[in-house]
Amino acid sequence: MASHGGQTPEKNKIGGLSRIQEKNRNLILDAALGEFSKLGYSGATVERIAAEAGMSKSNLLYYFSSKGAIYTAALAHILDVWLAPLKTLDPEGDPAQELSDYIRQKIEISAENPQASRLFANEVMQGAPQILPILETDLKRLVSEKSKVIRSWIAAGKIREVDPVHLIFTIWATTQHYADFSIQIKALTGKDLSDEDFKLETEQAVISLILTGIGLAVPGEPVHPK
Amino acid sequence: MASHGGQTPEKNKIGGLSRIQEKNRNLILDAALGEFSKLGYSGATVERIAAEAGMSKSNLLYYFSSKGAIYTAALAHILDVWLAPLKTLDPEGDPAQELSDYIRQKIEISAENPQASRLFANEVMQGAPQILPILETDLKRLVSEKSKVIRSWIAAGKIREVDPVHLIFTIWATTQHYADFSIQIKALTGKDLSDEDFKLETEQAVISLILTGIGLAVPGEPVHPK
DNA sequence: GAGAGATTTGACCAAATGGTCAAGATGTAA
DNA sequence: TTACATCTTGACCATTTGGTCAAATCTCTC
Repeated sequence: MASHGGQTPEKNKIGGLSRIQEKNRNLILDAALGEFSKLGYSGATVERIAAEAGMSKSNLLYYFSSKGAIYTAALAHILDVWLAPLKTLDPEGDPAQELSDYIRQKIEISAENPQASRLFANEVMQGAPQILPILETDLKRLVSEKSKVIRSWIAAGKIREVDPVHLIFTIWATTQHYADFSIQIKALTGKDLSDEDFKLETEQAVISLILTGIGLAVPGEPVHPK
Repeated sequence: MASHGGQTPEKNKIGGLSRIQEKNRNLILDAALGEFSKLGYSGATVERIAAEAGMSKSNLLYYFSSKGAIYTAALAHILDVWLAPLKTLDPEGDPAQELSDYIRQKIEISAENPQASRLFANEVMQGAPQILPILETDLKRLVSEKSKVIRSWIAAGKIREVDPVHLIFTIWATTQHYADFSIQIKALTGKDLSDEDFKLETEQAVISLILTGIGLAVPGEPVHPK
């Protein structure tokens, strides 16, 4: 079926791809992430993505059959990274620690991959034409599962009685906001998550607000301000 | 300069516009809001906007000189509505009441104008090419002012010591999230803000989390769950 | 109801863009 | 080195799309 660079196949391969294919696919996906996140699906052009990836448009279309295929691949490429942190919420752990870690992770990842964040946001805002099935199955299952964890903490009297799903939404909303709206953040504060100090300050503020919101004391903060 | 429907001007006018102009401009702006919010700036086409507004493309371009002009106008059209609620935060009022009202208002407006919410989000995510100046001046001033209000509540010992700006960001993030990511919300919960019950539940959840987060008791909820 | 300006539209155009194709360049197993 | 598959590209094409224009059609004032 697919041999490479000579007669007999079975060499120079990484998961069925030649070195050249591996390299170029990655170049393309990186470039695509940048362009799609900057301008949205329609705003991005195949030519610019190709240029950004350092190759001709024709060559890019040799690796991906269409613009849509690039988009789908770029989205799939980031999706795991994007949804993974929630999986680490450990029912056995200390709620304050677990949730702090989760929020910190989300902010950290948002800060490192603002483009991925925007690509994801864009996709969802347009009705998630590509990933709706994933949201309805994998993500839904994951959220169900983690809601149960949170509910167990409530039942154990470890945190205040809150709706787990809304809690998760709030965490997502807040962390995404700092990445997706970074221009607005910067216009208003002069800084954004790329500033290390501001990132830490943001983590602290969000963690403090949410932990307090669910009835937990925040380490290093007075319990009663009054 | 601009007279209409006859020789002498000075009649049939609303703010310098004839009835027909007034009507058509509104039709166009409504249609534009729908299209731009659905597909982003590049994804929307002048022809579809015109069709949606019930007129020919040529006629639309008689009212707005270019696609960009429509976009700018649509954005300006929603901006006031979008940023207005914050203005109502009253320093004299009760913090719990003021913030509850603000959050409720934001969610209400998001539920009623999800398109406007997405248009705004889209614009900001792409770097706010049109409205950055407004963010840097008007919005910045407004946020400064309201931060002062929040700080005065802190100084008076009425709420916990939190960073006012991060508090505002959190409220924006959360309320916008439910509108902009409604597809995801629906995929995970089966409902969205267009469902009246879910909207009330969301308002309650967000208000509860945030008020508690800043050290306020929420009306109708036990103070100590343990 | 006549005249003048306002409104509306279809025909048309140039640029941008996604995608095809055949030909040439390159890499690799033998 | 050779033979063959892979890789790369420029030329090319059809479609879409933002925008122009001149010719109608309408509306309003007098």
